[in-house]
Amino acid sequence: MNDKFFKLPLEKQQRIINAAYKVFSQNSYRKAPMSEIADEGGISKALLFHYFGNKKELYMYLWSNAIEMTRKAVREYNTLETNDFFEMLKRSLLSKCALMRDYPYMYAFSLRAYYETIPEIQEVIQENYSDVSNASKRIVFEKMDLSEFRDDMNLEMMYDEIFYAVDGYMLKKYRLDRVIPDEIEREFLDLIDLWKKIYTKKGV
Amino acid sequence: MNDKFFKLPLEKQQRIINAAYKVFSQNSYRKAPMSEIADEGGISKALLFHYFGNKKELYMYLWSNAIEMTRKAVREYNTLETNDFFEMLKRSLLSKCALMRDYPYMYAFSLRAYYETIPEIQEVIQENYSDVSNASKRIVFEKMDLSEFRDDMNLEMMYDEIFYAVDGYMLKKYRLDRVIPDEIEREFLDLIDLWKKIYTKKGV
DNA sequence: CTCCTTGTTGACCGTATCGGTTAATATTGG
DNA sequence: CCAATATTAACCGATACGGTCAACAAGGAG
Repeated sequence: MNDKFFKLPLEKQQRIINAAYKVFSQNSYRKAPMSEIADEGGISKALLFHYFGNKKELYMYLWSNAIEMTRKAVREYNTLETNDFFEMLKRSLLSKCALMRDYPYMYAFSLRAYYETIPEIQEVIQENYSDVSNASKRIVFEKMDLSEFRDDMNLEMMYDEIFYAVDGYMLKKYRLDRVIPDEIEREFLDLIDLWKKIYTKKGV
Repeated sequence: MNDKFFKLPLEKQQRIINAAYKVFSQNSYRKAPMSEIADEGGISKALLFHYFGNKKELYMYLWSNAIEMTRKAVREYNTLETNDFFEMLKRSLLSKCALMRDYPYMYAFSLRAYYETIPEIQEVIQENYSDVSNASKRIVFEKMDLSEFRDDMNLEMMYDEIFYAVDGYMLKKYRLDRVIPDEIEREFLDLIDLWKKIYTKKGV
């Protein structure tokens, strides 16, 4: 990877990266064409290769950038510095939206990357998705205050159900090509209110 | 399309069709290779063309078959012959699982087909997804008995949340390549119990 | 204006893949 | 053993792909 890329105006960097996230999120690694990324990013294919060397290097950069940005966003929103489950959820989803403003297709890219099967990519993505999501589930369960929930509730099932819904919601948004962070943020907040109402004792 | 296809043993027919559903659900129409379908279906590419003429014809057959099978399953499970929302939901999901036993990738295929953007396909798929899903939502709301729900509940939001979760759940199963109807059926029933508990007055 | 550096690209290359065809080979049934 | 049918390997032309390179544009320094 060529360091000159980072000397580009930030806006141009992001335009290129987002083009790559988009194309890699809509196609499998093997079938994602570099030429399409270049076109979508508004530069020539030759220049794209000039910056990133080859396809795999570009993919690796996208992956590590996704990791780094996600970690940063989670940290900035103090996601884990509360015991209230719904507050954690809220911060987590808001951080996701913030990220979406700069990189609309990063979430879809990560989701797809986790399940990429060809060995060339799997060696880049050491972690497997189940491990990551189970790990964060465990962390949340260690932290969270259990007293606010209804007594007859299977909390692990609640957790899974909520994240199924989040994924299903995002899937719809991506499919409709309606990745509008403000709208998504608003609807996330409404969903959290709903969940708070149905899953807790007080129901407020 | 060649009628000789239907004279094949049913098992072989299904193997070929499922191979096609699988490949078309994992790739966009344009990038789904006929050769891969043939390999996955255990026949030669030439024979595949012999039966279906060309790629578009195969796709059209898959689409109309999906429509027909879905309608049949919904009918067979008397999905709309009850006023109880959760009973309707249960029948709908059970019919989905029954279908999945014969055609594991049909659901994923339909979902993808609805959002296919290239005109060659859009003319085949007249209906657009939002129309279809809104139509079935309206039908359900006309039929269902509202008295069983908590009074403080926004029912439309509940409806959306539930179907987000169903889609998110299925997405995970497909991504993990764990399309096991028995398992999915079991977990669907558990989810329905959960929803009944949290969304209704009695909560049972 | 010239010269040099830097950024950028169109055109090109070899290869792989794709949709579709065909001539030939299996297989089946009488 | 033969004829009809089922099935395929091999092929074809077109295109798409990853990657390269020589040339061009732009901008500043002298």
